[in-house]
Amino acid sequence: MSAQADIIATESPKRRQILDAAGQLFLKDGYAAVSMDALARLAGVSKATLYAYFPGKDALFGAMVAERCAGMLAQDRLISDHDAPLAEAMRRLIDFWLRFLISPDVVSTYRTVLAEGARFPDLARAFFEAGPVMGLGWVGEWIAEEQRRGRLRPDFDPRVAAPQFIALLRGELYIKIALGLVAEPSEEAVAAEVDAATDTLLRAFAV
Amino acid sequence: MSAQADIIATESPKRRQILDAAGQLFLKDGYAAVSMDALARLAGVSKATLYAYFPGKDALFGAMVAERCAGMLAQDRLISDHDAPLAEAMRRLIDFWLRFLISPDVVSTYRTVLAEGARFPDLARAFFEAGPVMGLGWVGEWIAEEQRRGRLRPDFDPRVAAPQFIALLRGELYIKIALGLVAEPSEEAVAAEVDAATDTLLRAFAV
DNA sequence: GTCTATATTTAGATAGAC
DNA sequence: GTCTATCTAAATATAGAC
Repeated sequence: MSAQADIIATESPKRRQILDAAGQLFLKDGYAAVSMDALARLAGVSKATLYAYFPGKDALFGAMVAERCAGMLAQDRLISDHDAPLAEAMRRLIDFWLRFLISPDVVSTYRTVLAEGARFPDLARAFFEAGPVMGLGWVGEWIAEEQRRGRLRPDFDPRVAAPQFIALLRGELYIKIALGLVAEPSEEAVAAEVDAATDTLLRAFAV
Repeated sequence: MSAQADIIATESPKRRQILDAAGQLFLKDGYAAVSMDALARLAGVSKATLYAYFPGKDALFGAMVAERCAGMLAQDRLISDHDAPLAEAMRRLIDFWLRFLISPDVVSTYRTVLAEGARFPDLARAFFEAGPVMGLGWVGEWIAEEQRRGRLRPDFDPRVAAPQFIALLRGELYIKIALGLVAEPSEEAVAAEVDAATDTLLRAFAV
């Protein structure tokens, strides 16, 4: 991971352009469907320059995804809101995570890693650690804190409940968005999903 | 859909071989990474024969996925078990759906459709109708029946709860499998996931 | 209907000038 | 470091013999 960080830290304008182009194209069309020509064109550099920065297509794809993973790790704007009433605090937590999960960048990254995970196992692992594991840890901490405050039932393991919190968000709306059937969901649809999930979680986990 | 059914119904040995090969390769490697040469080789036919049955790669891919969708529709071994005690009946329902969702074929199909959904929108729509919509309908009926029997709370809409039932199964285990980090989960892991989901659902929805 | 052999395009990757 | 021009391999698709 430190090696990846080093790679990411090594910045230069051309490198930035290339990685941005890679993000746009790979996340939209998938790995195999994107040509190095198209990447060079969108990045505004020649193919030779592209190969000067990255040994090949694999490495460029890997660097792009690694950067997205690091970006997720940096998303530490953790909802650690415990002052509002439980229902409201939980609603905010759910709202934050649903909007995060359905944001175009996150959906695209998830879709791409899922599609190429079999051929890039290291990448799938890195994504898993930087995304789900990290997010579930945060939610688990939030739950544990609420248990300590006596607002959530004490008789369950936060590490079991956290995945359920997040999983509940992957309902019909999420699948539609992931499949590309819905480009941008209406505010009402998102709010309805948040409300439904919050209600169910409160009934299942509140004291 | 009737047109698709006709296409699928038109059977012949070579056609079967080709579709089987397409299933194996496309679901494993994705659309773009599979060559018509590889397909012809695995199917045991020449490339010309392949093009005699399908106008091109797109059509072959579409036919393969359409067939999988039809297969999901045929999976009507619906759990309509309401005689056992509620906890046990629900456990069986959850168990059936989790094992279905993490079965290799279903995971591969989901992954592939997700990856290519942007470039094959009709396909994504067909998958959505044949898979999620159909499954959620069945679960919704099960819930409604339990409400009528007075074993589940009457104060929620089955169409809202059904996606939550299924969503709860998409926890950490599911993501690991989808990403290819776990090939075959242990029986204990599956059972633990089923138990956890059942407990939560009972607390949230049982009277 | 099915095959072998091939046409044509495009992919990833590089050589050499500046 | 960066570009233009090019190499080589592999892709989709097809022609023509049987």
